[in-house]
This record gives sequence, C-alpha cells and structure tokens, in this order.
Amino acid sequence: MLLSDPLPSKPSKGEQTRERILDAAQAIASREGLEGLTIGGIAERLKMSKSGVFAHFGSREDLQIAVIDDYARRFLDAVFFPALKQARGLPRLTAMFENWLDRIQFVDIPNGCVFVSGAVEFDDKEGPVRDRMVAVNRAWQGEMHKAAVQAIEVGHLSRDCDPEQLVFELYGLVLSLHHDARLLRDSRATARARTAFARTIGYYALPAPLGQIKTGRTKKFEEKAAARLVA
Amino acid sequence: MLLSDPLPSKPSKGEQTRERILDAAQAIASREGLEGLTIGGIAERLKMSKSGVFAHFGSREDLQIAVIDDYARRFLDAVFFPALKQARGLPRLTAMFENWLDRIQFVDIPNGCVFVSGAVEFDDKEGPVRDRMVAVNRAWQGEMHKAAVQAIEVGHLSRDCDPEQLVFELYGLVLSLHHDARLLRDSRATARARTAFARTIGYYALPAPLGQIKTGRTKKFEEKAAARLVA
DNA sequence: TGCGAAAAAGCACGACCGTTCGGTTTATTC
DNA sequence: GAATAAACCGAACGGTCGTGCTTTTTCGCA
Repeated sequence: MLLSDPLPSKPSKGEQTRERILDAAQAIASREGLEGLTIGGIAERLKMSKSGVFAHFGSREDLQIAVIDDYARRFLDAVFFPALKQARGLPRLTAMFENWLDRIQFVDIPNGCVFVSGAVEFDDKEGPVRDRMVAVNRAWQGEMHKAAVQAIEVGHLSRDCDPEQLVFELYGLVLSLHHDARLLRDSRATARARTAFARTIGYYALPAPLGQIKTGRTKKFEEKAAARLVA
Repeated sequence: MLLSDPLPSKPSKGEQTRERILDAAQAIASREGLEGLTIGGIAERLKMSKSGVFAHFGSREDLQIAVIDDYARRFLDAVFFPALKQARGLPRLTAMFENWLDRIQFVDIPNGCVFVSGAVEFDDKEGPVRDRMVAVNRAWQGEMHKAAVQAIEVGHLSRDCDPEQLVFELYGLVLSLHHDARLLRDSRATARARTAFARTIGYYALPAPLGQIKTGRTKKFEEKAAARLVA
C-alpha cells in the first residue's frame, strides 16, 4: 500500500465533505449516542448549514447507518485485520482480544463506543438502523467464533470448549469493562478484563502447551498497534 | 408484613396518581430509555394533560431520578432482599445471581433494563441523574461484593479470590446476557450466563465442600420467586 | 352541605428537531 | 472562458419537547 492511495484518483469535493461530515458525526455519536446525533449539531461543528449537511444523506436514518458502517470499518481495521497476521489458534484469538482492549481503553473509554450505546438504544426499535446494528455485531461475533473454533482445531483449546459460550463470556468482559470504566470511572477495569481473559482461556486451554504459546505482542507489534489506534 | 399496608393510612389522590405516573414512566423508560421518557408520552398513556403530569414532579430531571429510585427499589425487592434469607456464603451469592437472572429473563429482557440503558445513556452526561445512576449501581455492586467477601470468610470461596474481580465478571455475564437476548434475540443467552456462573464460581470455590453446598432453590422458593416477579 | 385546598386541565411560550425548496455559489468539463 | 453540474445556503414548515401561567374541576373535611 502506497502513501498516496492510487485507486480513487480524485476525491471530489462532495466526497471530501462527506468524509468530514462522517468524522464529525462519529465524534458526536460517540458521546451522545446515535439518537443524540442531530443534523444541526453536525452543521454547527462543521460551520455548515443544516441543509448542506442533510443533502449528503437522504435522511437522518441513512446518516446513522453510515455512521455504524464507518465505525465498524474503523473497528475491524484496528482490531480484527491486524490480528490475522498472528498464527491461527490462541495467538490470533489473544491478539483479537488484546487489540479490542486497546481500542476500548484508548478510543472508546474516552469517547464512548457506538456498538455498546447503539446496541442499547436500538434493541427495541425496529427498523433499518437496528438491522444494521445487528448485522455488524453478528459479523464481529462471527469472527470471534471462527477464531475460537480454529483454536480448538489446532489443539490450543479443549474440544470441550463451546465456542459460542466462549464468545459470550469474552463479550461480557468487554461490556463490563465499558460499564465500569465509563459509568463508574474505575481505572482498574482494563486490568480486570485482562485477568478474566487469562483465567477464562486458561480454563479451556489444553494443559500441555499452554505456557509455550506466544501471543505475538512484540515491541514492534506494540508500536504498530499504537499507530493504528490514532487513525 | 400484612396484606394491607398499615403505615400510610390514607393514600391521597395526589400520591395515588403519582404512583400511576411512576408506573407508566417505568414502562416507557424500560422500552425507550430514560432519555426517551417524555412528559407528553406519560400523559397520553394515562389520558391526562401534560401539565397535570408535570405538576407532580418539579422537572423532567426529577422525574428521571424518581424512576431510577423506583426501579432500584423494585430490583432490590426482587433480587437482593429475598437472597438474604439464604445462608451467608455461596448459597446467598448464588441466590443473588439466580434472582438476578430471573429478573432479567422475565422482566428486563421483554421490557428493557433501566440500569443497563441508563448506564449507557448517562455515562458521559454530567448531572444529578448520572450521579443517582452511579449511586444505585455502586449500591448493588457493593452488596454483591459483600456477599463475595462473606463467601470467602466462611470458606466457600478461596482466599485467592478477589471479590472485586468476581463482581466484575458476574456483572459482565449479565451485560452479555442482556446484549445477546435483547439485540440479537438469542434465547440461549440465559443458559450461557448460568453456565458461565457455575464455571466462574467453580474456579474460585474451595474444592472440598463444593458439591455439598445447597443453593436453596427449592420448589417453594421457586414459587415465591415467581410471585415476586409479577409485582 | 358548603368551603378551602389540592389536583388537573387549558393554553401559550421558546427552543429544537428533520425535512423541503428555491436560489446562489462553487467546482468540473468542454 | 463559457456551459453544465454539483455543492451549498437561508428561510420556512410542521411537529414535539419541557416548562411556566391561569383557570377549572375535584377532593377532603367540618
């Protein structure tokens, strides 16, 4: 990948501001939730007119959906795809969780997580926004599930381990972290999530090679991860 | 406790409708969240005028706080106080979690949980509503913590068990249950939470008396619990 | 039964919401 | 540089929100 993206040769004016709008919307939705996202709020932040902002999306609903997609893209870019560089099994599963923790700690704790707030806001509101919310959620849980299955297949985790059960528990750790860190402002929450992850994995891990599995968190890895989070 | 409460001899008309308002507010806040709670919505549901509803609370904020307090009272009545009838240690801790699961399954899954939605809605909004939300949350986590400490003291759980860590993990199970059951509509979530609870407790439990500890869930207990949930 | 107080209603206000529309400015293409 | 298209603005509409005021209805009690 080159420094200057060659594919879209000239990002037109409209696409440029569309990106700026999406950025602003992302920032607002993080703090106020998808329901707190208003056209006027974006316009004020961007010093544009409401109608100017509105014209880029057919409706507020389409804007909310675009924010969800945008958030999902950033999330997967920072959490999932880098983990694919790790070997199948526990290294990859661990990398996914660790990247997730980093993302939560450095991005979602200060700003708020659209997955978490959106899940609560739309769990009872039928419609296309909810549908998209469910879709991206299932996609991420599906990747976690796949990684867990691979960890069983390669012999890192016991065959007694139910992958869906494991995903359920890991997801709960992140939700509890989000809850304690944001509502209760407990700075020890991240450490607790990490401790619980180790204990949970340790329970399902096959005893023999447990201590030998490398998680792939080298110094260079850490640096790259930190750089990704900024973007 | 008698069938007819003797203390407030005559519930005045005002207090009666205040209760009706609180009931309606509870129902709406469960589905729409505390931010979706509107004076007009309550008035419509109760076939009253907006101003008639408004007069019972000085402001919308006070109404939201009243809803939080009311929800906390019902929650503790259904989940916490009945568990105090169980012996200290694992029986009581287990009863608290099981009552919590029942509450989630039969009340919060269909309607939505104010603790969960409120935590997300107000984790970034400074003010008295957030403060109250934090207070009731700390109170409940504090009771869980106390029960965990007692379980260690009486020798049901290992001294290596960090009570705060345990509360963190149990809270996560309930959050994950709420997430999967409400957003993804996965009916197996309750079973997963129960499985994870057993595994977590099993990890910290002292090996010797584990199988002998009674959880106190007799048939009569189940009937009483079911009756409580209706109220 | 009547009277004072409490409760509810009626009405209006200012603020903000998403959305529409006609006109103006800016960018892109020949 | 002119012609065409895309981008943007400003004003306005209908609607909902919380919240004050004033009036009417209803309740509770002597």
